[in-house]
Amino acid sequence: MISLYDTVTAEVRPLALREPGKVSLYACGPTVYDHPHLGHARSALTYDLLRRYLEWRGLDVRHVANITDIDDNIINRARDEDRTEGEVAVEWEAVYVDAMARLDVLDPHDRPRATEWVTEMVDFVGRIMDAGAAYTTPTGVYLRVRDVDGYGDLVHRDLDDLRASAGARVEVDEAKEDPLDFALWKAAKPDEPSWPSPWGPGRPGWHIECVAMSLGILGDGFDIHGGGNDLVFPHHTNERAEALAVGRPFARHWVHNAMLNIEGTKMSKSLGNYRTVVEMLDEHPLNGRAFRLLVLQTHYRKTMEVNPELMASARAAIQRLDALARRASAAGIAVQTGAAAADPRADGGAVEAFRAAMDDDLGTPQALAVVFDTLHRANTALDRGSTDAQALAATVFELAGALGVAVDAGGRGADEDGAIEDLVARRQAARDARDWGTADALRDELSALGVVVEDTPAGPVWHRK
RNA sequence: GCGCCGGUGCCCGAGCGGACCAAGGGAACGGCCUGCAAAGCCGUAAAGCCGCGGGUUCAAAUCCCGCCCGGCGCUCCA
Repeated sequence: MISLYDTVTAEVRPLALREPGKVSLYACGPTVYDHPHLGHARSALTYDLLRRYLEWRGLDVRHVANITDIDDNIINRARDEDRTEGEVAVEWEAVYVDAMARLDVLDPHDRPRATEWVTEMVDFVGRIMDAGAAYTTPTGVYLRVRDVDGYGDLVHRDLDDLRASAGARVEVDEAKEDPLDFALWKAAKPDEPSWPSPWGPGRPGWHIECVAMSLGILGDGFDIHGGGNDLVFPHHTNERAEALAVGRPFARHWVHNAMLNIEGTKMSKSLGNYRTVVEMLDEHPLNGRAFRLLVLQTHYRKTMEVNPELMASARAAIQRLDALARRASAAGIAVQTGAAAADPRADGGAVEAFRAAMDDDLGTPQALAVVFDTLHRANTALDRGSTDAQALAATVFELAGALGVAVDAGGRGADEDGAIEDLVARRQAARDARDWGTADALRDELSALGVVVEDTPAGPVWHRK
């Protein structure tokens, strides 16, 4: 049985699916107007992991991740660069999608764009108006928060409490009936993109796109809604209120991942202390996998720290995985990662421990401990020439694959590989002739090319540093 | 101010009432293996006891109370 922490009930509880065997997952995607940073990557990785694990457990998952391609930030950026909002959004969406691919984040089944759902949003706002839970002002259409029962359930605060701190950071709009009321539809301002509506031209308000798209694609009472915990209020709280205002059951389960800190404080656009995903990825070929490992090493609900030292240690761990893959394949054991179906050769005890850890609110740190523990056992078995080696190594690859961590048995195929193979062969010939001087010189040559040679009982194997 | 989440070894990070397991990763040190390496294996480094002070209990890193410190949220930030 799979359990997950639910923000509404504030406890880890069994995942109660709308339909047995099927999971509908809506994860909040980015607003595309700039480079995605490491925090976006953590978030995407969290839901990619959830999706992969549910699938590994045999569930049929429908994963939706939106792209918000119209909002203040995009408008501002377009204005600054003297081009259209659409151009800005298209550019940054492409950067985002590409960066996620490099992180081995699986493409969601649907990646809806807000601007393609405006009709549905207008329709939704209309229904909220019909229900009497919204009103218009000169600046737009507002949801009357006190008409929504349990408005603050996600943040665990009641209306008075929320009101007391409303305006703590931003001044309130006098035209609203209540400071907590929020915009469903924003009346058009000059020079801003707008769409027609019964309340005049304007654009979508508080993430009404997420409601329209999640309910539109996944249907009422879909299973899981996820996002960064900075979205709990007001973003998700308002989204939820929009659905509740018209009596439509919303997400059954709310999952929120914690933030990512750099030097102890939240990495964010506004603080300017962020590092972009592309930058991190370009720094080292192993970084994509290393960052995923780093994310997995911290539980998703705990703030994680990132710095160069931690990236280096994660890379070292990835290299241990790859080293096992090289040893295994040199020993004639097939390396298959990311196998969807359980590998029949896998070690039962380890798989069971892994599953128990993951079933309990995605216990990736412990799950990873199982993987590395098994890796150690596999190496020992390999040293002893034990027949257990095959099962243990297969288990490591299978479980790493379930977490989306790719394992690389070595570099073959590229153009210059022929030359490398040649050097490796010449070195081996020199070794056979006990000409250590020549052998070492050749090894230095390879090293200069960024290639490491390892001598195994089955002959030399090499890989890139 | 209000709400939420944390404070565990050199670093990261599990554990959330009971077994000598305070996991796992990284770093360090010694040894084995190796022509030498790399990879791997074996072992070690006193975690003076898990932020501080009380309490509950036969038993607490794990529960309760207070305090200190850090992080996040309180209108458009994953």
